[in-house]
Amino acid sequence: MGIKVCMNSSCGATTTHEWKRGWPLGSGGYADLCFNCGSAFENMAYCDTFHLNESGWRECSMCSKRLHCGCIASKSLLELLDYGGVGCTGCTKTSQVHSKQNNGMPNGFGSSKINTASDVEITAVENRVLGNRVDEGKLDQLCALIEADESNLLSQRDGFDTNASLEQFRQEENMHSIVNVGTDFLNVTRSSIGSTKFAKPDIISTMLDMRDKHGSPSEPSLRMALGVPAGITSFVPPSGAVVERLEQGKSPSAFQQGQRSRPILPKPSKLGMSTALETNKVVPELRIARPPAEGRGKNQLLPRYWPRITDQELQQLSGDLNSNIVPLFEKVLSASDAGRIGRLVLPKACAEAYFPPISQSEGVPLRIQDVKGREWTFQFRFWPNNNSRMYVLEGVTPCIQSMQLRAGDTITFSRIDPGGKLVVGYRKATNNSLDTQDPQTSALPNGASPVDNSISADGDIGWNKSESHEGRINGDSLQQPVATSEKKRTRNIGHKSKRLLIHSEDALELRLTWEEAQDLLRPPPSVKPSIVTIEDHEFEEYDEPPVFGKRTIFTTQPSGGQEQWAQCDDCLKWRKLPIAVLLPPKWKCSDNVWDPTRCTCSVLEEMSSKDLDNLLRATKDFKKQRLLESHKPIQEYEPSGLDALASAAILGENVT
DNA sequence: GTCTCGCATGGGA
DNA sequence: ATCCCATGCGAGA
Repeated sequence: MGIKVCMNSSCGATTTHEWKRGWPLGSGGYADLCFNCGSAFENMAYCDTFHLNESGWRECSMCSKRLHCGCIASKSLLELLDYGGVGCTGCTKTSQVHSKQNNGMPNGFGSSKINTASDVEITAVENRVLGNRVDEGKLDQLCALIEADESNLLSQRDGFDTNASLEQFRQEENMHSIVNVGTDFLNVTRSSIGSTKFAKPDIISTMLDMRDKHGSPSEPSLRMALGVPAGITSFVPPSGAVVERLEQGKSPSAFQQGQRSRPILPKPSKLGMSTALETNKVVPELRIARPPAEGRGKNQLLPRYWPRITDQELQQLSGDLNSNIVPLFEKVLSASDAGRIGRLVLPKACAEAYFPPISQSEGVPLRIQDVKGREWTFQFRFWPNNNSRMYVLEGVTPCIQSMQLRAGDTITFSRIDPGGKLVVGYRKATNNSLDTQDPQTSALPNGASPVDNSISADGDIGWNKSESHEGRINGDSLQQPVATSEKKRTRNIGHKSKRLLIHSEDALELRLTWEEAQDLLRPPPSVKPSIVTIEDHEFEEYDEPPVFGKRTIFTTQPSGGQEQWAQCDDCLKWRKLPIAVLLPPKWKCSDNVWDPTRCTCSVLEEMSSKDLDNLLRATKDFKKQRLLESHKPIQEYEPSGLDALASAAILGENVT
């Protein structure tokens, strides 16, 4: 071992009077830290001290403590929550205890039967969220996440087929087979691989140790895609990994937490929360995008090509081949790739990093062999394209057809150890949004309607996936249709028309955005609503369209007077506003014309941090209470009345 | 007319 | 602005 260097990149000290042990390294052992850095780490203040200016800070969904996500130094201090967002270990442990006590089902997903459509709504929600009894731990998470629960619409909830979604969870949707790629350039890739922790055999071995006990060799289970033991409601991904959708997710910002807005548009009863739950329930199924093994090229591979093989799949592959598998990259097959032309466009960076170097456009043949002994030959070549190259694998049609792959499925490239062979595998999409867009190919073998959307186990929101099980597994019914309809497909799904499509995932994204937007809607100023009653719910009806406004919190003083609080976008301090004020989406202290003494960010908050915490917590508690009472009909559109109830209880006691 | 090959195009990252 | 890449498309077989 050479000279010790403090592994705090901003320190780098080589001498210290006492070396301290830091975070566990992916490669084994622990980080070496000098005394100062190690002390900060011991005191759980490492990221607070050294990473303040780095990105990745979020707040615990329960206690709002700041957490540095995606940083190995803080890895042990946080956990990703089942319903999105993050929690500090203290809070998540508490919630896990509750979960285990109150709910035998991991993740709170019950398995009770759903008999009728009407049962679906309630039973599914109860099973997933509340369990048979109230699960406060879950509720803590939920309350932190479902900030806009009032803004969900019944019609939105109806967009999900709950029954199908539940069923979806029970199915093993992904198949993963493997094809060996015979290569004569292994030394190149092998010699260049290994400098990243994910490529190291010991890490692979570690992953292998995490065998999924529930998965059979022939049916790799992806249900708990990250190898999370049953009963554990949260997980921590391998360090350095990128959790898909974590950042894309709609987990609430610090600002969102504890805030409510006054609803305007008709909103559903408590059942409406199922929308948020539906969207959040994909979390336990996340695939981890692993930074691939370092290739020859210097180009950074785009994360979209990072292998997202799950630990279980990795274990499965490794077990099948009695080898370690090092994922390199993967690609979702386009219509062109899967078309009968038989050309698979390779990501340039990937081709240059992991495939043999070629100088001639004709390229080189690559022999391929799969675990069943079938051998394929691909021509790895490139086309001049502008001043660059476009790499393709030619002659992939037989292989793709034999694997029954279609556009939307994923082809993966890995390396197999020992031996260093390159490996091609695949992962079938459980849904095929391309197909659903194409009437020619959307006729399902079982006649199921493609509009029956559901959530696949790999976390994708998609459409009816029955085809992937019945249409594809049946080779007889597949081969012919693929061969005969391929041209139609490639013709019909032009990339121009494809751009017009809203993929199901995009639709979800859009809907979430819309829900968020709803929470920002405010009544049009200077317009008085007329009250209409529909099915015992009172609605405010406005002649003018709503306007966007900033989220605020409404409180009620012990005296009965109402107040409104808003947070400065710059300094994040909360300022008191008159109750009737409507703020624009962006608002700063300098805009606080109602309180000249607090119109700059430098002025302290009027509320103590303790009171503020209480207020925010009260809002969350109130939301939790609302969830508990979700079976009770609630008048939805009594502006701010509920907020006042929520905050008044706390403010009445703690804030004077 | 159909298929294959190779390059061109252009939207999007 | 540059590059990537999905797909179009024309020439030739």
